[in-house]
Amino acid sequence: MHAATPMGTAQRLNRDVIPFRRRIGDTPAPWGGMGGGLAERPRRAFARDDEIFVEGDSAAVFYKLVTGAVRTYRLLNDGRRQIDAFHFAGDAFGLEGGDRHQCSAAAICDTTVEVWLRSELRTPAGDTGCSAELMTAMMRRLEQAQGHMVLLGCKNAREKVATFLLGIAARTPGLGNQIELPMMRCDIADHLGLTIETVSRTIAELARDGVIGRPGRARTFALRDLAALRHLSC
Amino acid sequence: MHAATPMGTAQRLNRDVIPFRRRIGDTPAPWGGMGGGLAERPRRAFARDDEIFVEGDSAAVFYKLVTGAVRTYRLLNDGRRQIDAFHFAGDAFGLEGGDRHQCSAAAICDTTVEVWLRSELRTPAGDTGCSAELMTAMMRRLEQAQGHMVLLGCKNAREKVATFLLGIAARTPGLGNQIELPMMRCDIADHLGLTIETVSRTIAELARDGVIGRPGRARTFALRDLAALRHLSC
DNA sequence: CGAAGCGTTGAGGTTTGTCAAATCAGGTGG
DNA sequence: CCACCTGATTTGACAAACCTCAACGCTTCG
Repeated sequence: MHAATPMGTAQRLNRDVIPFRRRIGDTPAPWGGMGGGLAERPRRAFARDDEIFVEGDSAAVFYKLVTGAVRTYRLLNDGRRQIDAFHFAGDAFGLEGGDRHQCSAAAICDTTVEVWLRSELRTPAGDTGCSAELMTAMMRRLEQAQGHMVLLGCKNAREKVATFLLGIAARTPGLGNQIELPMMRCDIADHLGLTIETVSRTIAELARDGVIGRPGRARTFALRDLAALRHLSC
Repeated sequence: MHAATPMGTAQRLNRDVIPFRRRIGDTPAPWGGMGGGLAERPRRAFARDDEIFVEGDSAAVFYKLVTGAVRTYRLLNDGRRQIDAFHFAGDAFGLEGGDRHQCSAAAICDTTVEVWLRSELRTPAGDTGCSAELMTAMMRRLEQAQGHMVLLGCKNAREKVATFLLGIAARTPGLGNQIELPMMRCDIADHLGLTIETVSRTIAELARDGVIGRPGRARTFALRDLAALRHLSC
């Protein structure tokens, strides 16, 4: 990206823009007559690249990821995209303070989510406050957002990628120090404010330096030198 | 910034690092025996570059800006800085979900703040929830943070500066389309993920193109071509 | 007046982006 | 099972944006 010096120049994107919004279900169907049981939640399944919600949609429900992975992102008019976060099993996403979603969400791979009603989180004592869970979720997002602003504003490509890999390692299972990324290079690029080529080259560079290992597959990494990675991630 | 290819290289910063943390008052004194009057709040004054709080400080109180301007920011170990937001008269800042500040705050110029106790915002009904005010404040910050991530990750220098100027114009009084910035170039640079030189050059470029005017002082701008600015800011 | 701090400008270098092509992996059909 | 096709990833050559270093001008203040 970053090409528009004269005022209306096309920007190169890290991905092809999908011509139409692909939606699986517009509003999740209310699950008839369930007796408020806390254990059993309705679930929905999404295929890769399915949109779960888009900016401006009602935020009456939110989601808890059961299996798979999700990206949440915002778009500029010309298609440039900033992925603000990736979500993995156990993470809640789409929980908003207001009644509309501030960003869009899409499945990165085949994904199952649990559907929650935001109204269930409301504190029963009057309508003036909000639940502790909602507050905690907002806090976590804000903290994450602040960290990501530091990454985007201060770090170079090597530091960005190192930070990213450590972040993923901390949040996904993986055997030993091995991690398996569900997302493509263009998702990583749009998350880190880089291009796919720079992501690819930086990964190659880290591997060349022995900081990470690459056992075959493009999306599998072994974090070889954790100290170096931590140092890079500041 | 962006120089460290070998693993431990110095980074050039947009400012001199202040040798010691300058603090005016460590913990604001509890204002003795005030009868919970809502109209009269205790105030504190800060001089330029005074730190109001730092990352990790107790967040038992927060602030409402009366006059002046404040920056909130996070630092990396080597001194690189990301200013996540500027605050102006009327803005609340330092309001955290948790009990510790996630970032630091400093006065940009002579500044007066109103001191609020966060506990006053607690919803009376039990301790499980939180007040609507707190929630609203968190939401606003999150929304702002998301917008800023788009700026940092997707926009080029020209777009960043245009977005910045429009944002300031929308949030400060200013006569007509004229704005008066309280902050130095290095604050702007650390907010936009640029260097001071690039900020300076980009401003000069916008002025050369007639998009903005510069009536004398370095921190005064006339927003001449709002359409162009809006277009640039996407 | 001299010093210091802020802002601007210029020259040149580095990082990252762009474009293009090659390679690789996975899926499909024969 | 293999050939083929498609999409993802990697790599190379080159260009552009932005950064770095350095010098200079302006303003303020002692």
